[in-house]
Amino acid sequence: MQIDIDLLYSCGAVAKKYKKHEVIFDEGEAANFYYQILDGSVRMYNSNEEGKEFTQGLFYAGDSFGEPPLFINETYPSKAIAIQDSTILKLSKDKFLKIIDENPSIQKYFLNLFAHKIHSKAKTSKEIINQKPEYRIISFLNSFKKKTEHPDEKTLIPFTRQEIADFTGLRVETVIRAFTKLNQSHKVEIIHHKIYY
Amino acid sequence: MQIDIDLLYSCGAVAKKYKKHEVIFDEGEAANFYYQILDGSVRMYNSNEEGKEFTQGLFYAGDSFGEPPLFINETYPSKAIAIQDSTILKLSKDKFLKIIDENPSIQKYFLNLFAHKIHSKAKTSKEIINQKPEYRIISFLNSFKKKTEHPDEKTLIPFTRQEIADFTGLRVETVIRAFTKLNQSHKVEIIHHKIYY
DNA sequence: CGGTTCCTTGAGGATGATCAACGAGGGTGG
DNA sequence: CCACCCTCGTTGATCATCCTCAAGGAACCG
Repeated sequence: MQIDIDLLYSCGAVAKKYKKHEVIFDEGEAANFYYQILDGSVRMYNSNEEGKEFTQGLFYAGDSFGEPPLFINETYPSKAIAIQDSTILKLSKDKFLKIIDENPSIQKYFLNLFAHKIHSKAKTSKEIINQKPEYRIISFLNSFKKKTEHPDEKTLIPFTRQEIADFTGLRVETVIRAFTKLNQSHKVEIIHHKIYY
Repeated sequence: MQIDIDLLYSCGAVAKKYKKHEVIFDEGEAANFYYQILDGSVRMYNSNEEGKEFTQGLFYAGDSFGEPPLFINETYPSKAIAIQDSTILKLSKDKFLKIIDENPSIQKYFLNLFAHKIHSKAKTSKEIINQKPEYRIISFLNSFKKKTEHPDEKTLIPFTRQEIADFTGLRVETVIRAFTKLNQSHKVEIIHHKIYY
């Protein structure tokens, strides 16, 4: 689900193309637009001085992202970049809020979307505390699995170890060592360096 | 702001008293009620096998808590207990959702509330990654300060070191040692064991 | 004053981060 | 088809730091 694309266009939304790695908005910027992905994918993340990163979320075609600050006059808490060449609809904050105001069903949709986000962020912080790298990784894998079509059977995890490190706030080497352990204890399967879970 | 108390009563809400430390709901339970605090205070937190805790949020008179799961058919990601003897209004999920449905202004209120929650949780996870205990603590102090009346002047931090440890996912001793450092570098002031920031 | 609860300190150990080096795979252009 | 490059994966050694455990001190309250 999402806001109807024709409705967005009719309100003045513009499709903008972003190159791979192009910055969509940066941490600390004021929020002036509603973004909805037509095609491609987006990563929201933070990085600190030492180059350590933490991924707040990944978004794909059909998803919107960076909405909460639009409602509360806050700056973006994270940076957003295109992971690949992407096309993204941009709608000004005012128009977006007007759409929300006039469409109860859309308002309700965002209420549910936000409830999901809160729930998943609560789970994330909970897991981060569980220092053990293996726990963090498994819970990341679980949260990913929930979005896939076949959560029961073993699926290929389409992330590099570095990406998983950024998701979990760990270092690559730590992730690798954790995976060899998880492999040994048959919690995951590793075939030709590819991870199945 | 909150849902009008008379409206809640008229929809069948019941005020229930909780003793200090009494459990309001537990992690993994189904969400069946909307809770709004008339008097007292509530802590939402997770704990792991080794007794380590992580505080997801503190709530005071006038606040509601544990709403997101009501919208999305998920269980509670954390446990909620009364910090002190408290009186809390309970309204069944169905009635709550009906109120939301029928009152656009309340729906809007929750949209804003949720946006705030997402924003603050995003900031929290971002800080947790910054391993350094001092960073974590300072950012916790900042988030606390923002809620107080006089964010400019030094105020007494009304938490024990253990509580701050639970908020930040650290151990008491680590918190204590971090505070002595923060004191030495004049980031905080400690007088008679009391923390001012 | 006796009992809690909270705070503090020190020593030792565990573990993830860091640094450095190398291996493996995939794609590209000559 | 091969040489090259670039990204990703892997491993070992060392380091820094937070946790753990243990013990005691300080503040507060009845």
